[in-house]
Order: sequence, then structure tokens, then C-alpha cells
Amino acid sequence: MPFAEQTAPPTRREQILAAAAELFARHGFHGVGINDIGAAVGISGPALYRHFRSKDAVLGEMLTSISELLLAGAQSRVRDAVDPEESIRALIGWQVDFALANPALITVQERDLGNLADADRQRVRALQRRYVEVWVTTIRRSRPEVGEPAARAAAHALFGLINSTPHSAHLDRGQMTDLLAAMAYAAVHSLT
Amino acid sequence: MPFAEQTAPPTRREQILAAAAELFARHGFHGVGINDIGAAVGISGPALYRHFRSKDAVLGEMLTSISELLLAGAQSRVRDAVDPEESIRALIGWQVDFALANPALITVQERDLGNLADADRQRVRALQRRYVEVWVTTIRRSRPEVGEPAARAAAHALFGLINSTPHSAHLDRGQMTDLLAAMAYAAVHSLT
DNA sequence: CGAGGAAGTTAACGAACGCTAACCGCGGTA
DNA sequence: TACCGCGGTTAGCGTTCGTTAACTTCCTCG
Repeated sequence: MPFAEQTAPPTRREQILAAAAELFARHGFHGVGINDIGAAVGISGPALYRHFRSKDAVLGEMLTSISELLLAGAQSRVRDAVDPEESIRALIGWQVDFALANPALITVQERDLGNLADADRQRVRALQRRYVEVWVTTIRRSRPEVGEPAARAAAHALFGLINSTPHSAHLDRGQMTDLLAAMAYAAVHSLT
Repeated sequence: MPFAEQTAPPTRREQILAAAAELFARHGFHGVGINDIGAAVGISGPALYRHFRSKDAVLGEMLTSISELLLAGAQSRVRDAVDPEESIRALIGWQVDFALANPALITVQERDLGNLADADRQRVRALQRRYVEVWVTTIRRSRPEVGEPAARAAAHALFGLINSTPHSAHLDRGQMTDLLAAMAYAAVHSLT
């Protein structure tokens, strides 16, 4: 098949990041050793330092890249929407898809943000602030009577709702997508 | 004043549990040392072992007691409700009040469950299962057309929504209570 | 008044962990 | 062919951490 898109095999860095995400999600950053991460990708211990400057750097790259990805996705979806209502639906859909596709990353992001090195934490916090801002302005565009603090609190509540994914795998993915999106959409429309 | 209800001063154990909850919430179980906990209550280091068998025991008692408290509160509120609809409102109110009153405990429970000693983890898991079950049966009583797996997923989503509290302190408590309850209630009613 | 236990202290041990050092095999290129 | 850098290994270092030991202080009760 001449034109088959052959997806490039994952580089070692990517393998390590994926394995570390899974481990961090299960045991927490401080609960996982460098040896555990190495073992999870078939190398052992300090070989990790051929690919990352430190253990903190693994977490740093993990969280910055997902924050950037989330923000970029949100911005592009809002840009493509034709009215505020569709923007909200698009944002919800984006967050739901992302959370269902990357439960480990979602878990780590909200659990181990405090374990980032200072510089990384500032970067991630800034990206997250901008992500929240996209939601807040979108919500307020569609419901101008909602105050900004309320919109911000509502956005966080929606993240909590949608990111609850890792704690429940009882439905298949399609049904879960529909259920979370419907609940989130209804919750937004409850705002006064 | 003869009949003044003098609230008993907190015992050392309680002080330690409260301080540890705050620290665990901020830095994670493994990110907090025995010395940090001691310092937070004005004693230093190993004095902790006069009150707890181990550091794990601190987390264990913390999470079992809140799980029991949550379950008992939910059961009593459902018992006092006259119809399924009111039961749901009561459960939502209970969880919202609890989350707003104990943000640190909420954070620790969903973050450090995996760091419990095996026996404690089993106990806490069992209590949490029963708590979820109260929600699931209540939801299904009020909306019989919702399947059990969907109800379970919805319950987890509602917990995520309501427990988002620690991540946003932008509203005063009364407004936050109303906002979360309204969003949760609307989300439940979106279930098919 | 004297004994004893509850609650605290500091010192020290042993294990685990992050990281570095020193060394090795191998594939590609001058 | 000789070389060199990339990615891996094991050994070991320094630190931190949970826990125990040994000792002190003080309040209470017989």
C-alpha cells in the first residue's frame, strides 16, 4: 500500500513520558522512583539521564506540553466556532475528548502541579490561566449576566466534572463522551 | 454564663490530623515529612509517635474518618427525604457543604488514596463504594430509565464537579454553595 | 512525698532515592 | 579501518526520611 501513513515509532523520550505519566498518575510524583520509570520502558535506572536532565524535568516537560496542547486546541476550536453557543459546545467537546484520551495526564496535571520546579510551575500556571481565560470569556460571551468570578468558578467546576473520567471506567467511550458533554452543557446552562 | 456550650479544645491527635491534612493537600503525602507535620503543631519530629503508630496511620485515620462521616451524612439525609427528588437535592447539598467546609480533606482523599496501607485502603474503598451506591440508587430511583453504569459515571462526574472547590476560591461561600448546587442539579437532570 | 505514666526532646540507624562517575558496545562516517 | 558519539550498564556518593532508643519534664494520684 503505497500511500500508507506510517506513524513514526515513538522515540525513547516519548516512551519515557508516557510510562512516567502512568506511574505518576497511580502513585504520585514522589511515590515513583527513577528506577521504576526506567523499568517501565525496559531500561534500568540512570539511563534516564541520557534523555532528561532530571526527574523534575520529566514532570516539567510532561505538564508544559499538555498545557500547551490544551490551550492551543481550545483557541483553535473557539476560533472556528460561529457563535458563543457553539464555542461552548466546542470547548466542552475538546476537554471531554482530551480527558477521555489522556486520563493519566489529566490526573497528573491536577495532582502534581505543586511538585514542579519553580520555573516550570510558573510556565504551566501561566498556560493554565490562559486556558481558563478562554473558557471564562466564552461563557460570558454567551451569558453576559454571569459575573466574572462566577464564570471562573463555573469553569473550574466543569473541569472537575469532565476530568472525573479517570475515576470511572464503567461506560464505553462513546457513551461516556455523550454523558459528560450533556452534563457539562446542562451545568453551563444553569448559570443565572 | 452557666449554659455556655464550651467546645472542647482540640486534642493533640486532632491538631495533628488537621495540620497533616493541610500539608498533604498542598504537597502530597510523600512530599510531607514527619518533621513538617510536627512543626505545624509546635512539636518537633518524632513526638508524633506518641499519638500515632506511624505516618501511614495518620493518613489512614484521616481518610477512614472522613469516609465514614460522608457515608453517615448521606444515609441520614436520604433517610429524612420524602421523595427521590428531594433525596437528590439533599445529597447534593450535603456534598457541597462538606467540600466547601473541608477542602483539604477532599483534596487528600482523591489524591492520596493510593498511598494508604493495604488494610486502610480496603476499608476506605469499601466505604467509598457504599457512598457511591447511595448516590447511584438515589439517582435511579428518581430516573429509572438511567442505566446503572450511567448512574455510576454520573455520580463520579458530580463528585468531580462539586469537589472542584479547592481549585477556585473566587466566590464567597454562600454564592459558591448556590452555584455548585445549581450546576450539579442541572447536570443530574440532563440524564436521559 | 514519692512513683509512674504521658508527652516531649535529641541522637542515631537503616533504607531509599536522586544523581554522578566510570566503563562498554555498537552503528555510521571520514 | 579507526574513530566517535549515542545509549546503555553497574557501582557508589550524599542526602533525606521514617522510625527507634534513651533520656527529661511534669502532672496526677495513692
